[in-house]
Amino acid sequence: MNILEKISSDMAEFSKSEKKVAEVILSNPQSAIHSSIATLAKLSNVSEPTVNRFCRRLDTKGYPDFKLHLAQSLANGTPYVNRHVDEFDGPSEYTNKIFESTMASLEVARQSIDVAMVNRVVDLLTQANKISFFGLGASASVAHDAVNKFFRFNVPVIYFEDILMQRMSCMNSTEGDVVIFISHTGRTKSLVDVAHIARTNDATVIGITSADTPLARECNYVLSLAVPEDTDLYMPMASRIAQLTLIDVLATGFTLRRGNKFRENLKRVKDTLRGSRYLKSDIPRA
Amino acid sequence: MNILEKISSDMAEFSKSEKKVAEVILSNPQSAIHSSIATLAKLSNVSEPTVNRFCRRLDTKGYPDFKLHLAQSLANGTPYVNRHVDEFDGPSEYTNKIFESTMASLEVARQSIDVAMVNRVVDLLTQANKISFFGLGASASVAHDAVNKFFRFNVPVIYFEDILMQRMSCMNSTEGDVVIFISHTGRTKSLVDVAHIARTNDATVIGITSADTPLARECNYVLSLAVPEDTDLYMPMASRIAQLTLIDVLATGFTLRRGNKFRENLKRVKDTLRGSRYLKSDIPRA
DNA sequence: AGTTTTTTTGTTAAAAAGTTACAAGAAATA
DNA sequence: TATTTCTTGTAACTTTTTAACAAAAAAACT
Repeated sequence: MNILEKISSDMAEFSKSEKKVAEVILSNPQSAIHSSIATLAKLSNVSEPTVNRFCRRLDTKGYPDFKLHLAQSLANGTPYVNRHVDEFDGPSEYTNKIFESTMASLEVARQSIDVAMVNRVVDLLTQANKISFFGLGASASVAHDAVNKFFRFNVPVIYFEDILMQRMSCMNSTEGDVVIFISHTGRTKSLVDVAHIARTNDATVIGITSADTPLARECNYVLSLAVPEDTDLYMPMASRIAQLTLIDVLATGFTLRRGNKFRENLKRVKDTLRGSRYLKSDIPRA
Repeated sequence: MNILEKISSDMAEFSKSEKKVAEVILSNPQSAIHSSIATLAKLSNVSEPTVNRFCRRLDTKGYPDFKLHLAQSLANGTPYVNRHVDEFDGPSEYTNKIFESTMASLEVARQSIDVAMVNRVVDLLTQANKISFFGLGASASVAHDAVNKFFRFNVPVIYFEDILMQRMSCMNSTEGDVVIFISHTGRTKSLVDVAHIARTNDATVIGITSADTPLARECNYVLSLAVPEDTDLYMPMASRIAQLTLIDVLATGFTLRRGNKFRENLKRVKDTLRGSRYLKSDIPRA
């Protein structure tokens, strides 16, 4: 863990004097790494050995080692810290905060992914007769995106936004079909129902959702993503970005598994699209 | 510049003994940051002052300062480097690579954003009579997502996937309407046409696209995103993630601008959704 | 409340680490 | 070869950090 975060989270365990040191460091970590133990002690109004003890409490070998850790945390800088937007933020603050917290969530998500499960799901996808993607609300656009990707692979993909159509589609599913349900909460009633239908029809049911939820329990396979909950009022919905990235991963695994000939085909699809575009050399319109 | 790179690039300027030090450090930078100047000198078969001089030559204040720089370089190491997937990657490699390169693109995108323009666009959005989001292909799902977000704000939002419907919608647009076009390439012919129609109807035309493209030229305002091009065969389409995050930013700016009363309303919408969900306390289905 | 124990903190002194000054040695130039 | 310049190491010195101990404060117990 980042040592700055550790200082914050361990604050309760510090003694009175150690807290003083912690506060001075947190208030200006950048300057701390350029101070000697003596100046830092003076700034914090404590003795030098107290600073040293403070460092040891954070599982470092001593003051110099602590500075090293601190320097590394600062090098990684802000990105990994999940800062929340507040009412008084101006455009540049909220822009940066949202980008940063999105990156932070991606990092958390990355660490939580079960690679073996990714591999298994890719397996299932390559062997599927047809693949369906279903989601509701915010997750609908994720499903939409997934279809878009897999459509290029020239495999039968199905996608409906309408819950009734989803239902009907699942009723007609059979063994060999793969149905992927996307939901951050994993608690959307109607989606859970549809998943149940798919499963009773012997389709392979895969969930991209949080672990231990009603939806997860309906699935044969679960790709769970640990993402900080979107409790924020100013909802950046980072979970959705993590889901999209996970789908990128699945799509990539898919193409890799299919091998060379398949990738040539993929390139052809891309080239076809080119015809519908203005080339860079085209004369700009007035 | 990263100090490790600097060591490599300055190698020519070092003296014989300094080169010895450089090589020892490059061969195992991680261990170097935990060594004292004495051990490093011994390892390099030079005297301690030589190591010190080596540090100064790299524009650091001395050995401890050098270690700090080194530590930071090592911390920056892998995280945000854009690594590309290749044919021989296993699941854990491609999973990590895709997440990492997505984060890297977000960082690049963040730095490229024109905050003043964000602010202006938020202004326009808050004053719009109705807001439309249009995109095609991969960008359609981004537009889809945008609608989803803005719909919750209880403002009139329009979204069509069908190009003809988009066209008709733009023909009916008037002054006071805001139309947002999303396209990474900015070169999709039919979308550029639709944008042109919107503009001739006095709608405010905003583009989320790359700078200096046909689409950008049709827009009254352009929010450009510099994202490494998705030239990859194993297309992670990072541009799309950056677009989504930018839309999060716009939505956040929107709610912030609307003030307190509006945010309460937003909370109500969220609470309403709760009724369609299984609560955590519900008994799990078999 | 008063005493004992434990924990926290500071003082002093020692050790370790890093730096400066200078001189010896090597390399380059004339 | 002599002279100059540059490189390197030795030894002394300074700074920084750590260890040991004692005083003070807080907590626990009677």
